[in-house]
Amino acid sequence: MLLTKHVLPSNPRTLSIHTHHIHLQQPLLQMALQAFNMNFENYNQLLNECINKKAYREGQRVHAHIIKTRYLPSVFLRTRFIVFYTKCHSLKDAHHVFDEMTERSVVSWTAMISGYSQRGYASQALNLFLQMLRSGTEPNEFTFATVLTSCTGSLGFILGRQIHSLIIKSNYEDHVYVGSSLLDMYAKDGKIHEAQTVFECLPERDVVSCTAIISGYAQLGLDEEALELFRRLQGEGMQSNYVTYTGVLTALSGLAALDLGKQVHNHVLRSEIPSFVVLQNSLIDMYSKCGNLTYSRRIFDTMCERTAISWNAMLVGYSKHGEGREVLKLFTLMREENKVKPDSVTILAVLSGCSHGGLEDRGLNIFHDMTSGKIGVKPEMEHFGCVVDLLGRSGRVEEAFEFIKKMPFEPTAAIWGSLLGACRVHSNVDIGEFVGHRLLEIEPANAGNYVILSNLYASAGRWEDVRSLRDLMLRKTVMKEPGRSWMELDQVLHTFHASDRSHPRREEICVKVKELSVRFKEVGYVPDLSCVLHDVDEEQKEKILLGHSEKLALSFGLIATPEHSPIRVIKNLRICVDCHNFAKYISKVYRREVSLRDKNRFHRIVGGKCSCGDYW
DNA sequence: GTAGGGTTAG
Repeated sequence: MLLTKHVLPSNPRTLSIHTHHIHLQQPLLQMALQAFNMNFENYNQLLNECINKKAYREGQRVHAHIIKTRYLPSVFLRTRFIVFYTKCHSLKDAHHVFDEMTERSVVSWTAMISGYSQRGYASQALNLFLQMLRSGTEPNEFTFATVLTSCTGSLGFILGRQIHSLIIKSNYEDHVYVGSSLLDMYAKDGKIHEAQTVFECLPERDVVSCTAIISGYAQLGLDEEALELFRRLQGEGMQSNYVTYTGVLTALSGLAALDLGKQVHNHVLRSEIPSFVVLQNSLIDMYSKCGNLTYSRRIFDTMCERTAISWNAMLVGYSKHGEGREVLKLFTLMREENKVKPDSVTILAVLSGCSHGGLEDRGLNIFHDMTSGKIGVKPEMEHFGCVVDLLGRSGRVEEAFEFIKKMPFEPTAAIWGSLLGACRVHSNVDIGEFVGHRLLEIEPANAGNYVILSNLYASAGRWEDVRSLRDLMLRKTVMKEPGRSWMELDQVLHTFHASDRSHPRREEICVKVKELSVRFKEVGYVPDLSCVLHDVDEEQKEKILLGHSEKLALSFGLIATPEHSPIRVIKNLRICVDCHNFAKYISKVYRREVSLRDKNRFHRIVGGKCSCGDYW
């Protein structure tokens, strides 16, 4: 009783001072509700406490009290309940309150739309928005900023464009919250020019709008543009926060710009940016994609809190570097720690880690555990793809083919592509031919498929088929994403395209590539002409091969870096067989460690041997 | 009272 006297005020007006005691102790809350003649102010104060502390049960009691006492809550109070239930992740309760409202304000609509969009229910959010328009309620800047975050997917983007014109009509286009939401939507739809235009037209900019446009470029893989924009905006006085750096790190990961990445890391450490998990995850990924797993692991080990993404980023790192044993060790640790549950990406990383690391049986066992429900993640298409990879790598090409036929999904191009790769490595022309042509039907415009099938025919001496394949490719007017390789030297990126003659040291590089070719031929290098599908004579083919961007970058590395130091090269596509071979000769003849990152993985080549075991 | 940007995989 003493405590009750102390906590419960005698005058309802002073309730607010004591609410933090009350809501923590339910019996006292109950007493408070009974003791007072509750009015709007009291209810609102209690509810505010419940919203701030996300106190679901306590809020429910307040709600129940309102119903019991037949108190008639205002639109304002009902809207606060929508917000409260949304914060407590109970959309059902929120929607119930919303449904029971006979009168709704723009705020009630917006709060409900926001609830759905925050929980990822995009279509429900959009539906509600349309209902709102039909009801004659005018959206405000809050509504627009919210609803645009739910404009994803093909249908969402179409609606998003229409909402854009509505925004112009209602004069909200100058609003910085609406603007950042809008430009983000365009960027996510791949319409970076529209995003840029929205950004340029904003009368004022802040951290969020700047971050949105930088991240927009980075997420589309326009890494150099993202970096350039970041530098420009920084020069114009933009403030950065941890989200900005996350976006910049995404761009640097793509570019494998280790020195620049370290610079950002140092800056983050020096400034007083708290160590947010998201930023640390980005750092793990950046170091791993820049080839430095030791740094990634150091960050991972010192994190106070880890999410599934932290584990996944680290696992993917080991996987891409072919460190299968580390993948399994870390996965075991994750399961032993039992703080974070593995998700579908985790298993994807583990399976592809086993594949890249040559641990086929271990990978197949894990897939088996997955299908028998021991892991708690249901197998998806990508996991099936990993199994095809695992079987193919261990030479069980027929088994992989049978596995595909029995899959519960229609095989995707990626799955056939994986099997085609296996057929090339294990010279299985029969299955390879079937798979190759199946793949050309699904993906007639992917030049990579023609090249691998050509490699396969060439290995079997079927030159006539190589020729007809080339003709087929010409007829289909295959557009190939231009191959590009680059390397970082003293914080500057040197980029090369095929047969590129734009580099300031092009003469030297050209001479070097030819010199290397001659020298390597003396010790056994034979150019793999089946990597070239142009209709030219053999001499020309060899010339084209020597012009491949990886060879230019590797040769530049030999010239521009000190003797015996490692050469780091990045390629935007998968490396071709001939260039892979060429890199092996560089590592052997010049005693250089070559680290080559292609679209799929890292190739660490030492003394003529590659960590990929010639399977990629 | 309601609002915008972020990390792994493909």
